[in-house]
Order: sequence, then C-alpha cells, then structure tokens
Amino acid sequence: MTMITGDIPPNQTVYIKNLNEKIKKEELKRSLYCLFSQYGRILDVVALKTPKLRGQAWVVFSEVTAASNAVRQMQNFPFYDKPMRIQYAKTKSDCVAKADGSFVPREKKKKQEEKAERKRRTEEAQQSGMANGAGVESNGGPAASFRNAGSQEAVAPNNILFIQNLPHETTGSMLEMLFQQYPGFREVRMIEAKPGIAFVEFEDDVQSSMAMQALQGFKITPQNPMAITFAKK
DNA sequence: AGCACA
Repeated sequence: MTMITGDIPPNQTVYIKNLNEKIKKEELKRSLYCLFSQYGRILDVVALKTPKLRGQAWVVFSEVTAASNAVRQMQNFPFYDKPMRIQYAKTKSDCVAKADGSFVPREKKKKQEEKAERKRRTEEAQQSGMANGAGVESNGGPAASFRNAGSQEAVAPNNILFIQNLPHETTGSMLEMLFQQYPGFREVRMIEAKPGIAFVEFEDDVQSSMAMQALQGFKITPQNPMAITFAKK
C-alpha cells in the first residue's frame, strides 16, 4: 500500500504538486478546472506563483467523494508533460470555511490562535460550555444535485470522448463543427447502428477535457443536452 | 520539495 496520499485524512480539497511551473497562473487554473470538473462540482481553484508556492495548486470540490475519485484517478496524470502528484489538502479551504460559517480572516486568525494557545497554557481548572468550532460538517448545503460524477463510476481521463443523448438526426459534420473549434481535435465517429451516441477524438486527455467542459450539456435541440464523458479504455 | 486562500 504505498499510497502517495500518505496519512492525510480525506478533504474535499485536493493538493496538487509537481505542476509545470512554466504555465501561466490563469491558464493553469482554467486547465485544472476543466480537467477535474468531471469528478464533481468545483468550488474554487487556487494557484500562486510565489517562490514557495509555484508548481502547486488546490482544487476545491463540493464533495469529499469527488476529491477522493480525483486523487485516485488523476494520480500521476501527465499534465503539461509532468505527472501530477495529488493528495488531500491538509486544511480546510477558505471558500469552504466561508460557506460553512467557520471562516476567520487571516490576521484575526493569527490572534485567535495565540489566544487559544494562551488559554491552553493557563491551567484549565474549569470547563466552560464554549463549543469551539468543532467541525459541524453537515452538508446542509444548497443544490448539490447536478449530473455530478459522484454517483456514477469515476472514469479515467481519455483522449476520446463519449457523447450521449444526441438527437437521432445528429450527423458527424454537425458534431465536427462543434468540436473542431477546440485545440487538438482529431475526428468524430458516429456509430451507425446506435443513433444518439458518438465518439470524438482529441490528441490528448487535456484537450479532450477542455472540450468536454466547454460543451457539456450543449443542446442541439432543447430536449437533448449532451452528456459527455471520457470513453472507457 | 514546497499546504494557500492577492
């Protein structure tokens, strides 16, 4: 069991390192968003290019299960020519804390920690009824019900996309018009015997992910939002 | 290698 995640407990945020440091921050964040959004809803992507933090990023999911799938499935995924190393984040992301009400701004947080430290040092002769932010991690959160990947089996990235729920009149050239605008596009393959589905091939997984993100739910007719997943290998 | 929230 040589798991790279070490002994860090599950967290809805994943910490990614060994990222290509030449990629500009905005592009990196966009790409990470595209690449990881198949595992669930993403609340935030954090990347800094400071000396200490370059080459690393945090992707915040709305669900821990999404993060778990991402840690497993995307482990060592070659992203901009470097294998990603993915773990759970060590601490709660600010955007999560803000959502659950436990957020404490940075400066104040320092003070609060010092205060807690002082308190700890004084003999605790009595225990007051102070309930200190002891994680009430209930997810009474809003609308977690999308076509998120949490319910279905997590599929590993693939340069080939599997498209479902197309109107039966869909032609290859219609799909080509849609998908060819994304870099790395190679070809569309319709399955004559099976109307309503198609395969779209890109040069690599990153590019296919971009197109998937961009066209997910795209409606050729009002009744037919496209359902795009990676093709099974 | 490196765990932040510009």
